[in-house]
Amino acid sequence: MSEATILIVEDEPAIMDMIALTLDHANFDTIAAESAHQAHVAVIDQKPDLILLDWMLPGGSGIELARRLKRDDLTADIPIIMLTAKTSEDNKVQGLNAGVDDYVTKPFSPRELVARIKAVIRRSGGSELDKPLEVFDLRLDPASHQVTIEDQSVEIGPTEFRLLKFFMSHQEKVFSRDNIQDQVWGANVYLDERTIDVHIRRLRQALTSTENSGTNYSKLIQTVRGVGYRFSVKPS
Amino acid sequence: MSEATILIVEDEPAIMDMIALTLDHANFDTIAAESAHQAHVAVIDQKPDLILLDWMLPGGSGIELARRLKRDDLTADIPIIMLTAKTSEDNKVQGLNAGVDDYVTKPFSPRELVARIKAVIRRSGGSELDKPLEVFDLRLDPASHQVTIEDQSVEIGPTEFRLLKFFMSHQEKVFSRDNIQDQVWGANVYLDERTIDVHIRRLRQALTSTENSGTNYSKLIQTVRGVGYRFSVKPS
DNA sequence: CGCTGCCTGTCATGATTTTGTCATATACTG
DNA sequence: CAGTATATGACAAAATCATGACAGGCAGCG
Repeated sequence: MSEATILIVEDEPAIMDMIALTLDHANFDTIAAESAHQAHVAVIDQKPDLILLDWMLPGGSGIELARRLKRDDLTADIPIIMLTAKTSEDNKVQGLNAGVDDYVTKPFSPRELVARIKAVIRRSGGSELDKPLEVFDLRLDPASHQVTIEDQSVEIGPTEFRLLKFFMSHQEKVFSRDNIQDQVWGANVYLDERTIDVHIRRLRQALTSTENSGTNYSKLIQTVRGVGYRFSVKPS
Repeated sequence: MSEATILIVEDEPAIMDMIALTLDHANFDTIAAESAHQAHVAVIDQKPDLILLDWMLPGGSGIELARRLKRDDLTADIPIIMLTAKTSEDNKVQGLNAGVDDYVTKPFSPRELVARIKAVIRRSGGSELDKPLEVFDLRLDPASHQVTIEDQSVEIGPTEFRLLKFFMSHQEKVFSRDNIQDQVWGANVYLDERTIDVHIRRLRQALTSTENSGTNYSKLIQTVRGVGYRFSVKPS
């Protein structure tokens, strides 16, 4: 299995090829994008684990893209490594403000690139993504792939697990069914809209099932009429 | 309300009909164009939200049109989906270079087409206009799609939500009923004028309903006799 | 292989909410 | 006080959602 999927955003074909080859050799999957726009599409479509972003994109939109991605909840936790020709401190400051995770200055050795990528992935992926999510006594642990309420294990299917995980890591925000579909099932999967409803129901059912004392956790999943669903701690 | 307006550029009547029917069924408005020229006119005239463009147009290529639209600032951010018979990678590369947003290769299922359209629209519309709006202790948060008064959630229907959002982002200004209709319901929707009154009432009711201390937020929505309504912080 | 049980996506149906319109009451203007 | 303009309550149609049932896919197992 590949280590991870890396999106490379680079307009210069020669450099692109070089990087792609390097990463390929290091057992990463790569996606290529030549412009900020293409990159944005690829991010949403394929959810790379990391983005290698050239600072100097035509139209100067590299930093713009980074900022946009970091501002959006759905893409904020994808680490970004900037490729830059300049060593100027100015750039670094600007970049860090945009939420970039690391820098590689050209020219760089393949070895350095791979090392930095691994480091960033270790840093972000290792700690963040597998951290257990908790809301009151509801607990979802990605590592053990288990959901518990008051330490009582909850029966839950794979899809409902992913759904709950998505909700718990994006609380207090509405999502349209289309959105949920993209995030939980993946893009280019075509589902009937009502199917989402059914899975919501199954999830609610699972959260209710445990004969727990008092609190009904299914209330955390609120339906927003005409829009979609929301996971919220506040009572509606 | 329709999801969005789609311009279909396709010279084959049979395919055109099929697509139009499909989109119609999915609650999109459609505009038809049989040639690149017609299409260009339609784009400027009616500002569609998305363009479905056939690769193979008689006498002039669809790709030419795509390139032209993407080059012009005024039309550059209208997403384009190409319809193509070939699966060849060549085309995709050429298309992406022209700034096309996605591809659908014939033959395609109606469901796939709709899904891709929605995906593209979602992607492009993702600009951050989602900052919460606040007036005193009245708060409207587009992200969570919630209205609160003193942190107490307010029961409010979808239309009243849109109405309030409109008012809160256009304070201290009178709007005629026609204006409000265009902004909240969308143009080319016919409503009885009195219907606006009813929704205003419902909104006021919602803002009053919470048994809150003192301030009555329904007073923010003021009637301007003979003209329309105004959202104003200043007491009238 | 064939059987069994679980997971999934889809459908049909009934419940609930939302919405546009009317008819009537009330408020404002000159 | 007459003449409009707006507010309000009621209502039926339409939109949207929850739910139960069901069939195909798939893995595990005898």
